[in-house]
Amino acid sequence: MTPARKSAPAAKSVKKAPAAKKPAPAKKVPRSMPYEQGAWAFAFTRAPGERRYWLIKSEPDVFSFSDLVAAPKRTTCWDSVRNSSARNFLRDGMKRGDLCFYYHSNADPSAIVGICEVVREGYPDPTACDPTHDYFDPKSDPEHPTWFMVDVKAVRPLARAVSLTEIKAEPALAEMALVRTGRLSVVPILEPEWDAVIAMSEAPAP
DNA sequence: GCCAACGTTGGC
DNA sequence: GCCAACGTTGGC
Repeated sequence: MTPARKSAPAAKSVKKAPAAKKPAPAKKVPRSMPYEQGAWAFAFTRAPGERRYWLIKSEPDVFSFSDLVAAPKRTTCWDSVRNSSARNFLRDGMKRGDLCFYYHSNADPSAIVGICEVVREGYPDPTACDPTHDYFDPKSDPEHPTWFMVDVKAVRPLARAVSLTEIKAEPALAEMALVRTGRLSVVPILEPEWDAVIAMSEAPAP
């Protein structure tokens, strides 16, 4: 399947610090600095065998979590992302077996609604090379693709949706990338943040 | 390399 | 529909 878009275009070594350590707050880094050394560096490192966590956004009117559950093999390619930071996460950060929160943006309410799993790692997004596609990028060279995607498979819905309002009200989630950098369509999630959201979803709604 | 103009996301 | 918070573009 190829929905018009999953999320609108700008729409995803060895670490010494423990995995649970908070990243430094996002700050301006020189344009010349490779992204692996920038504010999102932590998202590209992992201990051997470590599972990492992510959040991917989709407008439910375009492609909802229910649509993913209903898709063949409960799986879809996460195409049409046209933001370079999100692309870096898709191309280099996400690994098979990583888990993602599925977030409904531009929704009522906007909320994390489900869990999916990365089942195929970053590969070129063919929609960028399709002149008939809404997110065709004439500057993307098929021999050296600019845009990448992963495949994700639905795991399960959350016991209940956890809204952005709730997330913003939870002190343990104050540093979540979703809150800090609101517009990115693919962002990393720290394990304590993951656990906190799961716990919220299993507790009564506020 | 600076930065003003412009485009986009997405909450509200 | 408004607009804050970005990212990108291109003139200089």
